Amino acid sequence: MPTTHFEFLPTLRELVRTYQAFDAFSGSHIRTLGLTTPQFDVIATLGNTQGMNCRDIGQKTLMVKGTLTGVLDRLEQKGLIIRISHPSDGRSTLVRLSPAGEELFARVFSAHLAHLEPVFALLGRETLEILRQHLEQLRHSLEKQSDPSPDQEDFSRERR
Amino acid sequence: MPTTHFEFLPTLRELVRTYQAFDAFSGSHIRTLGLTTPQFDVIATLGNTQGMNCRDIGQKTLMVKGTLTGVLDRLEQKGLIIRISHPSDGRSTLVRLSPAGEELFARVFSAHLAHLEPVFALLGRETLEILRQHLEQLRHSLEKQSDPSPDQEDFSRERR
DNA sequence: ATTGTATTGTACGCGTTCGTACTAAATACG
DNA sequence: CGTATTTAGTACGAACGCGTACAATACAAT
Repeated sequence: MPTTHFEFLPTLRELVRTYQAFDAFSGSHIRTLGLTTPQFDVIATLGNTQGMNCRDIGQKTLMVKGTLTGVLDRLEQKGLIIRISHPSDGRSTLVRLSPAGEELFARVFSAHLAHLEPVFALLGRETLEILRQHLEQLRHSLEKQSDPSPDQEDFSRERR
Repeated sequence: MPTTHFEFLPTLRELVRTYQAFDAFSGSHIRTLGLTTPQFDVIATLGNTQGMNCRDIGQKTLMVKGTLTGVLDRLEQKGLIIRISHPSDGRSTLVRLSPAGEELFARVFSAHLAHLEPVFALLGRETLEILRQHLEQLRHSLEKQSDPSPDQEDFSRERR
């Protein structure tokens, strides 16, 4: 037996550290705007739309539905979103930004992207593209060997 | 103004998705062993050592000390670790594996790495190294533009 | 020695995250 | 039509994760 040396560990560790560094960097800026990261993600997803149901929001924000319920509760409590019962499907709830939510989106969304932009600009367009491809390769390798989720969130045949 | 098009967004999104895919893959395996991911990280960190204080554990596992207290509480309750008052520093607590913790570590640690290994092996050694370098580059760019944390967790002059 | 400051760990609150179980509505199927 | 399965969303408990505040100890500087 060739005693594998687990040479992937530095890369794995770097993936975790980089993700956390991004989360801290992005999150601390978002917090100054009075939101949490998941709350911002929902606002950003609903911006410039006529609203969507929880399933679609979860797909976009990578949140499971159980998590989403709580996040939407707090956003509703802040008056930033509205929940309407779906006209044609009695199971669905249509979620959309309230006027206050629209105002917040307009004020905050591009400001946050502008805050992130210089960090990524340092890498250069080509490096970013190579990085994206390698990450995608790793993700596909992970998904290939995963048992499919019991309930939802099967992104293997996702379209976008 | 050249209207930046935020070309980094696909890479950013891929970073988040890949991290989550890894977390799901790794976490579901760890859960079958009766542990959570942070609990496994602590066990793995303490394995083959004579114990260390919370500060060092937090540094290794990338956990904030407030989080670590709760994780250690649950590991102590399971009888997997022991907290001893530090002999030379009255502020510190020395944390080490109990015999049951040692036994669990021996049984579980390499098994989990073996579970991860084939996923990363698909990428090949060179790709993994390039990926690690690009992630590190991004992380450094993020840390350069971060305000240093008020309390702890300043890894900018970290030694290991 | 006293004063001030930094470090270590805990306590606490809020928000998130996940798994599981549950209700209600829609759809498939016989 | 009537039943079975699927789908959408919620409810709930346990465990993070982070910021803040705090008590206890160590250390530095005069």
